[in-house]
Amino acid sequence: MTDTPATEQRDYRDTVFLPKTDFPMKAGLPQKEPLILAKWLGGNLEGQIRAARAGREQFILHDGPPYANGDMHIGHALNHILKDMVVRTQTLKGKDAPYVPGWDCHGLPIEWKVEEQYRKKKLNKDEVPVEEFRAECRAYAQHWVDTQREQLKRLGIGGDWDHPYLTMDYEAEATIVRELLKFAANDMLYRGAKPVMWSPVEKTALAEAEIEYEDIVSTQIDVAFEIVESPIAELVGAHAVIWTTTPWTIPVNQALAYGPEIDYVLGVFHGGVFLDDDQHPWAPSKAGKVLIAAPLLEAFSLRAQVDNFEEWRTIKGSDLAGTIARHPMHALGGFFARPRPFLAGDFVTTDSGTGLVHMSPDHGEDDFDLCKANGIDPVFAVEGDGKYREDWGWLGGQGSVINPKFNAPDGPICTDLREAGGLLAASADYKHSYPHSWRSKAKVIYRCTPQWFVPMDRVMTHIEPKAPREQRWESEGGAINPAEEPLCAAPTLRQAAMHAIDRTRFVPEKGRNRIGSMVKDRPDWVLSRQRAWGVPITLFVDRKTGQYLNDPQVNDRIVAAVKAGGVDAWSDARAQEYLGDQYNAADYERITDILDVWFDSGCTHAFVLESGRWPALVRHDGGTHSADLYLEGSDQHRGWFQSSLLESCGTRGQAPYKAVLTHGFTMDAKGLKMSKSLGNTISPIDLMRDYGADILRLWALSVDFTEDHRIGKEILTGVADQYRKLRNTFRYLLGALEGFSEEERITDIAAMPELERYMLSLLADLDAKLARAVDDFDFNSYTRLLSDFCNEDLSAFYFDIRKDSLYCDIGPAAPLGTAKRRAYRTVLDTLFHALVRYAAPVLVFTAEEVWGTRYPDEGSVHLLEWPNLDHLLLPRESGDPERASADPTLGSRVHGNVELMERWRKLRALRVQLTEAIEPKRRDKTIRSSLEANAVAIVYEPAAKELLDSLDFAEIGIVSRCKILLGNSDALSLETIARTHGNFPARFEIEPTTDHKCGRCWRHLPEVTEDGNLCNRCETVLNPA
RNA sequence: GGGCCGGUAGCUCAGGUGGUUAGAGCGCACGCCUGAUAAGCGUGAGGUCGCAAGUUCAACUCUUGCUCGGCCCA
Repeated sequence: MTDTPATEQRDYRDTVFLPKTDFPMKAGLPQKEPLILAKWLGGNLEGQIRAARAGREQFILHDGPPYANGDMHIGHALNHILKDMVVRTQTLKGKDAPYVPGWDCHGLPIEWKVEEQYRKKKLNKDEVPVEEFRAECRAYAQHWVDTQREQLKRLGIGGDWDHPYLTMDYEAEATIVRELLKFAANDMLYRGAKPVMWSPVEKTALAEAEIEYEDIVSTQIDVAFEIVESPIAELVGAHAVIWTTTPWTIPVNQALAYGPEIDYVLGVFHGGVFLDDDQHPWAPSKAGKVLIAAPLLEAFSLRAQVDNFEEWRTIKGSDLAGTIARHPMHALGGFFARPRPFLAGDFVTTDSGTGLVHMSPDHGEDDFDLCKANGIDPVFAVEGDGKYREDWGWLGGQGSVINPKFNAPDGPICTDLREAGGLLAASADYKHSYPHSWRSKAKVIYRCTPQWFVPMDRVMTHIEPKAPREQRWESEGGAINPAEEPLCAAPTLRQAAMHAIDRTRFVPEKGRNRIGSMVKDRPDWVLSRQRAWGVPITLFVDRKTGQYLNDPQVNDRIVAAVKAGGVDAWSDARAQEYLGDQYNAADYERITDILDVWFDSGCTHAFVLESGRWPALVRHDGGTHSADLYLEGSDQHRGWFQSSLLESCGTRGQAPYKAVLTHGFTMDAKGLKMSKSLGNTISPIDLMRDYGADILRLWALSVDFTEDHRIGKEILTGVADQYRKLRNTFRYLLGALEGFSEEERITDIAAMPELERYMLSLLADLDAKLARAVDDFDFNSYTRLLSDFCNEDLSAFYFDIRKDSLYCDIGPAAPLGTAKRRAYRTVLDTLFHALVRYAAPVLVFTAEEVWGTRYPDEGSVHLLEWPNLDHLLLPRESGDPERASADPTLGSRVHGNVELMERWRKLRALRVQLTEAIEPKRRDKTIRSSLEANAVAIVYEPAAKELLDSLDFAEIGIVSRCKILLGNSDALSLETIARTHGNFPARFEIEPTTDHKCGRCWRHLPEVTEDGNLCNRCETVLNPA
């Protein structure tokens, strides 16, 4: 049968094994993914996973609620992919890691959208019953919840999508009310007046998050305040010069601030005169005698167009204490006739202005604080719409104060000041950045209004110091904070929060500093908003005493009513119902403010983790209610991380999380932030349509998400290439494993060739590194390790070497294959099972496709657990009892044998030298395929010869033959030795083979008598002896 | 304007406590294979480590300033 004449060479193609699989090279993800998704949803995969992990160690990731407004954007996608990766890797490791998604549903942006719809319909919001208005807000939020939910499901995010949490659920609203009333009951609420960001257009206080800064041009004015009293006699009669860019605050000026460390000059302008805008000379009563900070004199002179200053003396700021000035409009009497004291302010600088700052406690934080400390209270002269009160002595009923014309050099303020002889300069040319409402784009002001606050520095008497909580991290193997401190050793909310920050794990670590510095000096928390769509501040304030009612029975009735009917339950009509028989509704003011939405989101831990409504989230390990992880963008250090921290510390004395993971922001390809105006936004919805969700996921998990990172066409092309490589690795595994049976498996690892044992060692090492990456949430390393292993260790090395065995070591005489081939396929099977699991959390759809191709009837890949590789290594290859690895940081996990890995590191270095040596021969066409090469390896150390002789190096190098010679080490140059870096120095000589080519395996071997005849191996395999 | 963070090959990333010619993968160029084939293998070219000073025998690594970008705040 083998005696086929050479003239008509037999084609042995049908006697070799070729990889065979239905798994297509081309993914077609955009079409395929929705089908896989439908299968998951139809088969209740989420329920299956919960059932499979029930009772296991829990890992609770608590979802930070995105705002229910608009389509999913790239930031949502990144955030949810990361969350999904955490949940899936923890699940893969056998933990019970449920994911309950949530949405933030109340608040101004939604309210604003609904109002916008009203305006289009020419409806006035104020004429619509508030219940009806809220119902529309609720419907609007629900619409976007449903939209985003479908978009996130399409991304392959797993979770309890049928039962998300919404902050507008009646139960959630009731929980938020109950949490608020906890603050109230514990004396952690107060009603105060403070300057808050106020929008005269929306007529409400705004949160910091609702503000954006725009460059504008303002009128800057210099105003003279005549000094009427001073310990320094020369000052009397001089004019203190103040500078401001908000002329409208002059009518509510109450004091002047100076810097104690600043040097001021007192002097007089000669020769020149002050000119008003019409270039008319202006003469202060005392002929230009002014007080001003020395470094700012020149800038002022330019503004006021004067020169020839004669300096009388320099006065240290601290000597100005006790000095009193009067308002330029003092002639109006009353408020304006009161003394304006000089107060020392450490915030006064010489960066701009005059070094003297006019103080209106109604309209500035520094102003408020300094005046308050000196017994000067705000006067509430500017009303919610930005006009002065009708009864205000100057400009009463006029405004709005944000109107540029009102503040202009020819406006009413400047005109009056000029007439009163108090205006030294005015020009509408000061460019600066100024806060605006992010909804209406209108300018906002600081305005004192009565608001509800949570005090940061009031002693909390209700929080009991508790037993220390043990906090361990798997990767660290110990307590993160070994200090045996009580949970809340701190008396104030600020201190409790700082203490909790100390005890929280931050990934990356710099987040600790970020949130810590914010909590350290943040002001009291302003809870109230004067709007409609939100959770009410359900307080009754005694009209006589100003104290809010704190009666547990009343509170219970309110909470119960909200739980039954939502926020609409808080109405005048039902006030008496809540107050019961003991109190008369007429005696109480029912507060109609609503809560800052940050308070809503700060309560999600109470609603979601403690309510019991999601049984999977209930701790069964006796731990605290705290989530294992919160995971959001780094902007949430000021947002959700902080509101949750403060809410939880104020009610429970501890953080609601054990660890906080933050990610950066996604920039465009050039590293610039995405914005509609720049037109550089990239929609994840488009990307899923064009590339597929798995590509988007691989992108998110390949970049360094802890920093800002980029996305763009070139980057996505690279990700798609990386995907294709991974996909082809699986395709090869599936094809190469075609027909693999248990009968074929080699169970005795010791009986395998060394190459197989080396590959198992590499796999064990990869496994340990991936496991550590999971513990560290280092997903960039995770995907890189996976890709590099597939490219370098498998495709370019192992698969290439064993191709010959896979194809040719099987035939009629060896139906199960040779021992080598059986060992190879056994290892391929092990690799398949490990890799498909490693890939599953990243390429959720592709991994399912891979798994289903091989095991169509064995359920989802996502039910599987982390591979157990304990059996993969020989006892002696798993090293000493501690299973030491080349990398001691990998912990106690099984990993590769150090000696085996080192042997092969050297072998692979020699293999590289061999391929390098073949290249010139290829260039000159002496050799084409490496199988045509005969190599002679000349090494210079006996150990190197021993190494190469210990196995078939020709097989490793994929050449025909390789002869090993021990060269004279004297011939080695020092340079050559230096270049080998701990590898064996070697030289390879390459000659084309003179042997004939086996017609079946294409190797050139001496026993082949003629091209096309069979080599011994092929002969043996094909023909039974 | 202030606080914090970041800027290593075309792209994505590695580069403990400063120490020999700064690495990997991908992409690219060139070549091989045609029995993983819109695949596989090999070789090669790419970096004044954002810029500028300083400390040091020695700096991608430390200090300062600048610049660009980002988040937060004003």
